[in-house]
Amino acid sequence: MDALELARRNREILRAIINIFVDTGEPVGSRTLSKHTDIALSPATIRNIMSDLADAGFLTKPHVSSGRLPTDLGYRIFVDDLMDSHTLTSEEQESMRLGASAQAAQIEQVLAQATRILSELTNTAGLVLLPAGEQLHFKHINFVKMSEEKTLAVIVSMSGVVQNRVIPTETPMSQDELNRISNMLNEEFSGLALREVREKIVQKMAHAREGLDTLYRQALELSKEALTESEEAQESIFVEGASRVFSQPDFATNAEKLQSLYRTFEEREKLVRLLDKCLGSEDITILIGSENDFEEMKDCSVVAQRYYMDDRPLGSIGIIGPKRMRYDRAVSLVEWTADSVSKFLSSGK
Amino acid sequence: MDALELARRNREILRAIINIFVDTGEPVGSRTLSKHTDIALSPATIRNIMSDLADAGFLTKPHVSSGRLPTDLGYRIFVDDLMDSHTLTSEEQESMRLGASAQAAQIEQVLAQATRILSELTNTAGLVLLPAGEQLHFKHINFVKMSEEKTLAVIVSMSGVVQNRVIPTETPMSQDELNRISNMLNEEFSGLALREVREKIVQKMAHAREGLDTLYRQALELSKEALTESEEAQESIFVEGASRVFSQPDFATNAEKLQSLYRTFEEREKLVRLLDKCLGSEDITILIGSENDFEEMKDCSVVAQRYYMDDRPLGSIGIIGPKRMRYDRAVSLVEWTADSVSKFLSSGK
DNA sequence: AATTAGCACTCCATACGCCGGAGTGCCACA
DNA sequence: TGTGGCACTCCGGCGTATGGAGTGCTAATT
Repeated sequence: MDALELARRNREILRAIINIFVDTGEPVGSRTLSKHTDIALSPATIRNIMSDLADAGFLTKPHVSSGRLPTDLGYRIFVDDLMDSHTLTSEEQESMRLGASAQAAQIEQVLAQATRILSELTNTAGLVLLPAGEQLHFKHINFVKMSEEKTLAVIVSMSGVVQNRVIPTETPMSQDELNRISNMLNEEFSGLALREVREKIVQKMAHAREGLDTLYRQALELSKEALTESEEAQESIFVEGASRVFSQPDFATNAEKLQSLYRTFEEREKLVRLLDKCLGSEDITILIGSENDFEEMKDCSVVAQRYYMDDRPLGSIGIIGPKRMRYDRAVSLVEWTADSVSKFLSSGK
Repeated sequence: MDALELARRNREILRAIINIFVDTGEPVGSRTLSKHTDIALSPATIRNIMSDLADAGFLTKPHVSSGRLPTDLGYRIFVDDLMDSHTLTSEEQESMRLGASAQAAQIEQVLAQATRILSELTNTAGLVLLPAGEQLHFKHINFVKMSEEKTLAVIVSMSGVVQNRVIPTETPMSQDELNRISNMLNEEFSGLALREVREKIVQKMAHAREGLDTLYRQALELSKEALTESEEAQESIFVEGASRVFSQPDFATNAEKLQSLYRTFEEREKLVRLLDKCLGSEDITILIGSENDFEEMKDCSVVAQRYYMDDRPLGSIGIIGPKRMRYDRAVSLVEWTADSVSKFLSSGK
């Protein structure tokens, strides 16, 4: 038998083992494999092959006399080379019909809804990273006088995201003056990226130290403050259905691991970092087990994808589930969701 | 021995049992009680008294030959009559110093911070119900034209809460018109409760069907839409440190109960209802075990208290923890927190 | 040379029985 | 009315036995 055929057979067996393991959660033995698949080989032969696959680092066993299960590397090979692409049923596609009820929904609500549906369909935790600082484009700013020392700035971006922050003010201004400042800024900066707006403001302040309208100077000062990224504001992420992960049999038994998993989901900071990583790539991102750098999530996998508004990437949407998951379905559903969201947000609709 | 003395002694024993049980989590036996307390009675006598207390419904035992632990009713008596009031250490008081760093913080941030600290100090889940519809007073409204069919309304309340919603518009208006509408409304309704504003608008629309400035009519129409409570917007609650509850030994063992508890914390809707109930009472509210009406939370207790801005109740803040908790500390800390928040929000600062 | 049957061995999971400890309830006695 | 004594119950930990699933290796077979 030639080497090519041999390789094909080995891959077939690896694929079968992973499929069965994902299905049952039990380590797969050679007998099971020869019975429940159409591989026409005796258990003994299969054992030899499994041994080879284990040597190559694709399989392990929990203890010496038990069946095999995939390593992270095994899953990786599977996802990259062995996996059939899953086609969604029309009901699945249908259920992702976004914002049909509330046509004039806000972007956050649309994203939250998409994430909730994604979580339901995959039975994992759904996540979405909201557009933050760098992705946002200036639409409208508005200042409200809260007291002599406090001014509230409300910034609306083109995508419909509303941010607000309080600015301490040393020279008090009337609401009327604030309104005029708002108007000024709105005319001048409409459509620019927030970062650009900030840069322009700093530029102007440096250039013309003197000889400027006082009001204009104050406008610049205020808006610089308003546009300065506050560090905490970064944590713009929604999580839906985290309990679905906790109730997976892979975790529900191990109280130890559960604990740290809750905390991770509660802090959210690491989740942000994971989704942030996915923002960097155009393709769908799959992180299997220890491929994400967080020890407490080494039994979880992440599948996430960017979403767009008019070809501009805004954020990413995806899932976190147990490592033992239906990757084919997950990939299809995440792609479909990101697609649906992007279409909804883009001008076509 | 007279009946009074007898009653006193029984109460003393009930108190001791609860204190020990809260401490150890183990059912308390008669020997433990006669040894580790200054009650000068033999175990046999104590057994008789315990039996009486059990008959009265204050104690139970998990199985026939085990020590006793308090029922919900037992805890209730304890909280109402037997509990010493706990005095906070000065460090505890100190740690609730709010917004020291960011003087110009937003109300949400202050509440979130207070809740986080409360959660840390009590080692339970901290909750805060944010000011919603009925509690809010009109400060400022602003309309932003998002597209021909969509207008974004941003409403700022006196307390600094910012709400925004998207309104579908049939007759398109320019941003300039929208600005004029904003100005109109801001002058006319400043300081009124949102509910009052809504009522006045409806009134005006009914009164003067004809003969009004078109712009003014549109203003009324828009703002009516903007002020109409959207049902989902109710879910204004922050939860901090829910994982602390899950890791309590009372739950960590029982995977069954944990599941439904996660889900409850994730849905939040029931938590809102609990805190909402606390809004109705001026005093601190304590709900022990099944006293809250949710089956899945029958092993949890709620301690919550209203907070105020200038003597006007805005929302409530509190904790959810295991039924077996230090109620004296919880009460003191929740009261102290609600107080601190109220002081911070009120004009005195 | 590749495949297969057979066999010894390993390890897990479950069940079973045993036993000590903690605690109760009750009775008789002070 | 309070207390000591005693029989009884139940939990939980521990060691042992046992069957089942699965492996690895060797020798036989194709």
